[in-house]
Amino acid sequence: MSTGDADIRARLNGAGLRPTRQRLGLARLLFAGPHRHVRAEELSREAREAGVRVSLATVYNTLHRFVDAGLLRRVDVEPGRACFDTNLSRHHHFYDTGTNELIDFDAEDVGITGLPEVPGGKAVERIDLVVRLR
Amino acid sequence: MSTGDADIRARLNGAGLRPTRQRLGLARLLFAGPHRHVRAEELSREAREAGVRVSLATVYNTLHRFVDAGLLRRVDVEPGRACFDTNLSRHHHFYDTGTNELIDFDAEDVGITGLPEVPGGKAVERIDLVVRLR
DNA sequence: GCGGACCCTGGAATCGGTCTAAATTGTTGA
DNA sequence: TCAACAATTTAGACCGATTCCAGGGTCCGC
Repeated sequence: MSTGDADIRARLNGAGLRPTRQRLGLARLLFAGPHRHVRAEELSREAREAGVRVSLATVYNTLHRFVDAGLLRRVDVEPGRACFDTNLSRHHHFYDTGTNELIDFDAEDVGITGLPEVPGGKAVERIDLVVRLR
Repeated sequence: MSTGDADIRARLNGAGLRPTRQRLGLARLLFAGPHRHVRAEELSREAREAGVRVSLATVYNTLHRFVDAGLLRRVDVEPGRACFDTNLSRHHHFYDTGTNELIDFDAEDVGITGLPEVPGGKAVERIDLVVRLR
């Protein structure tokens, strides 16, 4: 599991991102341990609790950089707020409308048939499947 | 097509919503003509242009009431703003990430297989499929 | 027509997120 | 090594979308 400090540095470097104190701290929180779904405000709080001094603006900044660099994936299911997913493998989500909780499931076994032709010469970027639970 | 005035009144009544001037005006804009995707700010502008005097707060209020009453469906694909869909039939969406445009397609022909078991005794409320285009 | 419940309203407040300009820090080449 | 420059961080102002609030208006049954 690439959660070691050297691994994280390497990952940042590989993505062309300078390994600053803030990025290292946030990356540690994000990538140490199992996959997770996290929002900016929440990560900011965790950083504070972990003694990583980092402004909220930088948390947003970093999350976006990580998404651009392919280290994170953004999930939009909840209105009005973005969620970031450390799971980069092909997968979909259960979404509990009561608790706002997201649960991943592997996309490998899922088959989707009968999709209509894509309109107007566009290319499919991704297919998002959200199974809403209540 | 239920776009007549009497139809609209009946629909509001059937949903337990008082047919106020504002609701009638907004419902007319929403339900006359083909299905559409609309945001609050946009509907507010249309109302103004159509001579329907209604505050922005009421537009939001009304949209939510309509969703609760099953007259509208809310679509969450764009971060930071809600979109309301007058198409209530089973369908999914193409989402053009460039233009933010939504295009419906019928869910009847679409088959989804291999979904995992639903966690923790929850019930499936709906399955949302979003084909992201670029 | 009367009264009370339901609605509407403007304006303030909130919320998640972005922008800005100045200060700091990482990196590079002599 | 160190100066110099570019990338990054920061506090705080700002933003658009949405909700809240308290006062006044409207609809409906009687």
